[in-house]
Amino acid sequence: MGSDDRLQRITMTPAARRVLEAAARLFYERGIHAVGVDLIAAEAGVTKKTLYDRFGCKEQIVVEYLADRDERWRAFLAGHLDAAQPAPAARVLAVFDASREWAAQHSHKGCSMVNAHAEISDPSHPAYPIITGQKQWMLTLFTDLARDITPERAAHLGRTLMLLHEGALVAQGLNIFADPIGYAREQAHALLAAA
Amino acid sequence: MGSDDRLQRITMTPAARRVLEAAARLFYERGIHAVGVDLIAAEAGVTKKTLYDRFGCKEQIVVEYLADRDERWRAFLAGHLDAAQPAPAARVLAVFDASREWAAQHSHKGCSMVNAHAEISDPSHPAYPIITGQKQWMLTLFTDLARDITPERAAHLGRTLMLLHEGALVAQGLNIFADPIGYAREQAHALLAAA
DNA sequence: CCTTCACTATACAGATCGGTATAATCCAGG
DNA sequence: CCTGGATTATACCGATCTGTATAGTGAAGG
Repeated sequence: MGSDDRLQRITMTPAARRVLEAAARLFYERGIHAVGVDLIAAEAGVTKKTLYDRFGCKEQIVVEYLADRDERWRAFLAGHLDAAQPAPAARVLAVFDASREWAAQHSHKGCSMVNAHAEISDPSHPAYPIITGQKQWMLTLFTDLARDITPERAAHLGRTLMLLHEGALVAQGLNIFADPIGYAREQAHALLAAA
Repeated sequence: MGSDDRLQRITMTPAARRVLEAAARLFYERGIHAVGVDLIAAEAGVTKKTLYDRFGCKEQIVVEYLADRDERWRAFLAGHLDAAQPAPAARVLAVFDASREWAAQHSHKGCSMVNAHAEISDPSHPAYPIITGQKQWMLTLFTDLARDITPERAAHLGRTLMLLHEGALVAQGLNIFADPIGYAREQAHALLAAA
């Protein structure tokens, strides 16, 4: 599960964990290019020497940041899906519920993958597959869930759910209107009831 | 029309136009913080002296970039709305058609406002109201169009259209599946037919 | 005891960042 | 003709960027 493990895998010492924690917060809050390694090291209470001993280069911190976030989100979502009612429609709604709770906890500025994509243009960047991988995975998830509802229109329903979900994340980040994810959930509910 | 005019208004000499053109391309393609003024000046075929004589500071270039893009998009959309059939549903679909054409022409990497928002966290940044202003304006537009279809549910329908539209822009930028804006258009069509 | 490893502290290198200074050139309008 | 604004060319400033070098501390484990 999770994204490609060959990308991550560095020695996660206590200091490295603090670095990743600080970097994640700063990258998400201020943007990747706007945050320097000196600031990350200072916020983590770690010297630059240690930072570079663990991560090698800034790019690797970015990769770890996104890979870790991806991993955490999938685990978080899996927990919600496991706890959901077995009915297919309920499982779809559980995805929106998970997103809503996740956003309230860690991401008031929209999707970290979408935001990172705005700064990482080069498809050969090692973090690129993490970003697109998560979105592909989400589309597959929605499509798989849709297959249990209207098998003959699973691809279509999956895509519609994906659009609603992504739109809600953007709307949440830009504060377009109140509780967009909750609203998207209701739209998904209506959509599933009609199908 | 357009966004707040007090924000823009610099002397648009030929060199300034070239600077703005180069900056727009580079900012959108590589991100705002990743692009330096030296590169912008070089790509525009202009000295840094000229660049600073026109714009004063980099932040102002960013503001002009977003304000100009916002203005162009609204004009582009207005053209499509004027050319559309007067039927309310047709006008909604014209918005999606405009977005689809716009994306094919200038924005294969998603919405420039959403991308800029990923890099500009500070709400006191002079470019901030341009970003949120365009999104608010789009929501109002969708809601106004929805009012001509189902007046009693205009707010709801407007929000749903907004989510579909934003989701499609993200999906288009991240290449989640083929022609997401065209797909969103069809979903909007089905939604309007049901209402 | 002694090696190993994570870590601190500090200083520095080379490049690039945003922004400025000085001086010269080109050209249109009065 | 001459002035003034737009522009070029070039050199520079201090700050910050990613990344490295050197030297030393503290603790766990064989």
